[in-house]
Amino acid sequence: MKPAHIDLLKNAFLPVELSPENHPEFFTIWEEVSFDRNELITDQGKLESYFYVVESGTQMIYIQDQKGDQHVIGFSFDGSFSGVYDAFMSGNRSSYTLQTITESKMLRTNRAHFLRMFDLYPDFERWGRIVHMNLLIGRVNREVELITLSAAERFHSFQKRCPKPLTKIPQKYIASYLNMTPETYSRLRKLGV
Amino acid sequence: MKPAHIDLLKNAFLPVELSPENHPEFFTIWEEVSFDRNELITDQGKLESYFYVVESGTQMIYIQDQKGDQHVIGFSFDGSFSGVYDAFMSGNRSSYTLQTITESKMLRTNRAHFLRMFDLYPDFERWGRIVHMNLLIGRVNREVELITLSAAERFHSFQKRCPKPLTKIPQKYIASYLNMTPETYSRLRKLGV
DNA sequence: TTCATTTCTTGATCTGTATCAAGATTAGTT
DNA sequence: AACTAATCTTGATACAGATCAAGAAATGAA
Repeated sequence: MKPAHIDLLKNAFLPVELSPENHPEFFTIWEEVSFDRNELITDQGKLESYFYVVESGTQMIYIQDQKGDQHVIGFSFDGSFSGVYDAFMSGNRSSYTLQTITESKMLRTNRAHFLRMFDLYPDFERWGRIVHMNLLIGRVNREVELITLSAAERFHSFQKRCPKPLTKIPQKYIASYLNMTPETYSRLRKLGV
Repeated sequence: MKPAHIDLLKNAFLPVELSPENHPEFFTIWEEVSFDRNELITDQGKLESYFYVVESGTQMIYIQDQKGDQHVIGFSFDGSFSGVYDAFMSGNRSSYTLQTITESKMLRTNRAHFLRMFDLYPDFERWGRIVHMNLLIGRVNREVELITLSAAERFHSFQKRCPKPLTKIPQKYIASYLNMTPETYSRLRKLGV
């Protein structure tokens, strides 16, 4: 495995310290995959076989409602996890679509490998607990923003904490993530950052 | 510890099987507490010292926005967990208020005890991972409903999966949980179940 | 039971944001 | 560079659901 990949994985799994010395098998379960821009990685209704760590590029997860409208519920980019996590863990069909926005390189592993890590390394089990907890806290924060803030307030809140990779993707995806139309997003933008 | 409490805890921590034989210390860390109806358990801005398992009664967690409006983000009742979990785990001040709706009896434990369980029992660590994952999946489902469904659709979706204890609490709290006004809830109710 | 308080209902009106439409700009491809 | 398709902007209009108001019903306390 390339040193760059080892660093990527070590950073992604912080605050738990995984190392090739103490967790040799962990570093053997990953393979590198590449995707074009706008490529579907996992489609709604399909099985999710993989869990990803993003090496480069930006991706989004969205859900399609009965009217056929798409609603972006999250992004992933350099250094973050990606995948349709609930479908990956449960083996059920995915309710969401995972799609690249830009060309992407990712490391991925499959469910059998992933589950084996929980049994093999207590450190990995602890990572699982902590990362799930942090994801949960993040999701509740977002839910509270959706409920308590107006479109303008959601816009400003996002401006403050917007990660760099998202500044150069189509605005309509960010508008969707903020639960507003591209028209509304555009009007808020004109009013000033 | 009373046999009823042992059963309550064993059930609450499923699918992981905790038992007094294999996890003796786990069953010593809980104390029973009682609350009146409409009693504040944890107030916004305060520290959350406890993690709860509900023996009887119904509780809600809500957040107060800048305008002073309250937004219910969840309920707890017989057999479920309760508490302001992120503040409990982080030691930060709570963003939420936890309040009883009806008279309640609960078992509670503190952070030092709780963290010790993670170190002492690998089973407990695994429970932590799985319960966080399930909570996360539940929160994302709710978020998707808030984003993709109309008020009427959210109303009907809730009718289908409404837990019994919630059928006899003030409707205004359910309206708030569904992100609509009591007036809207009442009108939807008239249109038919 | 009676009284006081809270909760629920119903109608009238208002408003934030969606929708529709059409031109302007930007980005991707050859 | 030129062409095509995608994205963004701007204005006009529509509507779901909020807000305001006031009476009806239910609940809890004495």
